[in-house]
Amino acid sequence: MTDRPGRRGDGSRPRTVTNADVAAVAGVSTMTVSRVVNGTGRVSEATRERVRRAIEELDYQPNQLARSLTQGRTRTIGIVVPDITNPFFPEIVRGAEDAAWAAGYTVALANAVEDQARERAALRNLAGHRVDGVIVCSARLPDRELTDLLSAHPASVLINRQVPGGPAVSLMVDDLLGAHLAVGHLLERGRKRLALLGGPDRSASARYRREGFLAAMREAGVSVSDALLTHCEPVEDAGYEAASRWAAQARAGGPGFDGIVAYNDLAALGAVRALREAGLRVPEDVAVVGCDDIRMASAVAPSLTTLRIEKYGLGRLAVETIFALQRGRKPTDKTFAPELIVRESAP
Amino acid sequence: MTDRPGRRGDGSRPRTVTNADVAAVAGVSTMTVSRVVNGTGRVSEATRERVRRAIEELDYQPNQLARSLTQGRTRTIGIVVPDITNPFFPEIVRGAEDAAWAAGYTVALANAVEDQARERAALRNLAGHRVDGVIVCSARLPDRELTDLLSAHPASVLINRQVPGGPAVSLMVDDLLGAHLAVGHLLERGRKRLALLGGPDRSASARYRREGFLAAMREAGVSVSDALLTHCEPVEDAGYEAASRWAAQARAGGPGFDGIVAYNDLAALGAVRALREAGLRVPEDVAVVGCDDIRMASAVAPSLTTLRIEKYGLGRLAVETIFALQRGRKPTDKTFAPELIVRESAP
DNA sequence: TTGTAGGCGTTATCAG
DNA sequence: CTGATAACGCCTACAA
Repeated sequence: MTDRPGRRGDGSRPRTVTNADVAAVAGVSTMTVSRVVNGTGRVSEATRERVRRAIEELDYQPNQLARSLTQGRTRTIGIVVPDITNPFFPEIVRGAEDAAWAAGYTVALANAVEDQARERAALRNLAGHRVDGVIVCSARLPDRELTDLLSAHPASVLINRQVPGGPAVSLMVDDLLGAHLAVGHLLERGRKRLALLGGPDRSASARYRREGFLAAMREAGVSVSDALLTHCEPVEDAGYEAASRWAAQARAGGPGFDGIVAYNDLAALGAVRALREAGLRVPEDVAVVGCDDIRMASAVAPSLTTLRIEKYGLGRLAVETIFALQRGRKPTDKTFAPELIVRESAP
Repeated sequence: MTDRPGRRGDGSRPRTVTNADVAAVAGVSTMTVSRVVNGTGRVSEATRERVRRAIEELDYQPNQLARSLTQGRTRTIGIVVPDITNPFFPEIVRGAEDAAWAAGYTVALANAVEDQARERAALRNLAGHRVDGVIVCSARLPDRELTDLLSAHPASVLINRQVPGGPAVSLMVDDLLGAHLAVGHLLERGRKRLALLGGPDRSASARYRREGFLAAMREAGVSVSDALLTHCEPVEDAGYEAASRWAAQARAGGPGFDGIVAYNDLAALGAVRALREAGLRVPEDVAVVGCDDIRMASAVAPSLTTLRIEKYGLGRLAVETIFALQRGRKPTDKTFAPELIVRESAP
């Protein structure tokens, strides 16, 4: 085979094959190449075949950048998560990616690392890349800023966050209901001294769940000890530390507890570990309820009673909502009911 | 304020603000805007300020597509993983993203969903987007195809896979050593009848670990029962099923076992659950060794003895290797030694 | 210090 | 059915 455009003898970056290279080899214009690649317009079977061969021979890859530039759309959807190492989010991403893939779209993932500055930068960056829409999971930015950032995007969906008057469609989990389910279950089983292992205050769902917890307790006429209300980061270690403190506190004559409602399954798992180390049995001495139903929840011992959230489905729906938005529809916000899954940690 | 380009009265997609809009408002040429945005060339303080105000007023976001098109680089690195819901990979992604972020780069994630067709499509797609480099984790495609696909990229790094003569730099984990460590530990503690819960055959590391397992057993002069060698998908359920079969087999008079070496921690956790349900105690009756040291490994009961792999560091190094490649260096392949972390499941 | 011309790779539009 | 031509938004190179 002889030299072709794109061939390089030095160690330099390969000149990428273009439209024009293919056109030259096939003996047609670039427009014809474009038509063949995109299946638009009418091209005779003969030339179509010539072009096809040229494409194959040169291993031509259309430049999506140029294509997006002229078409004004990227067929890419951005998705921002607070922390991809939190097992809650990969499931959402997976759902979104499957739906996007089916429609010929690509997903660009940005990890905000639980950091507002990076969340902001991610949103700006995605706007710079002209993604056709963004999905933001558990956004940590304040309403005002989020609204500004989102309005730079042609379509946006928020998961687990609502911004009144903002441009985004919200897909919510009913956290108040979730908290009621958890508290109700524990009280029903005779637990009375409940502790709340709440999430970080910057998380909207953490605030709702706390509110729901307090409301449910109030409605049941059960008092809550301030010493048994805490915030923690949504990670295993933080749950461990908080529960360790409670156990030590109880040993030192502080308020005892026989049930924990945790912000998420990671925190719940940490709490279980702490309790075990403190010599408390789960669920005999303390029952624990998590949230999210991550895969691990059913795999560990004791398996975790938790609130199931349809993570994969949320991801899919978020992408479908972006598509609806593109078609000019304005889907309404939706709220999903979590489902209490009773397992060993709080039977 | 009067009508500006970009203003829309209908409900149509907003015309995005361009270079030229800013130039018009600031009363300069587009070049001056470009210079201010990029901090290149000299611009008088006065005009710089005017341009800045115009940018702010219009909320101008440079179009990265156009920029990439002229500059010939995207400042984006692609990363392909077999399954983002496997907790091994988010840590790598996180490491890669942190390193990329620090250098002003963006990461584009593609999930191959353990599917060769999608891995192929992802690689092609990233090439179409002209990413400056790709990182492929645990590639499942055959050597030949992988080589072709990777050579379409200006720089590429493979994690956990080596392709002789291919264009990519490989970052390897010493799976043979890992298998030896696991087997050695179990034998040392008096376990003799070891089972191998191997990974899928399309995974290179699964093949190495299997090989290492067999070699270590041979070297120790311990025989291996074929009935105690199996493959499974790298997920919890598959580990559960395989171990259940072994337990049933043993009860029915088949070969007994007192140790399991698992392909990864997920499979190991599944095995532990199966053993427990079959009435076998871990570690008293059967010791279990996992691999990866995912976060859960230390959080569950019994905590998992496993081989630690520096996931985050691998991700970081992969990105740094891409950068080195860009600078024209040719870094050599590197191999990392896994570290045996002894915990409760195989003390 | 600032501006003009040209091109990056592709597609829309309009002629032939 | 096919091809010229003009964008898309930005930047490199060269002038002024």
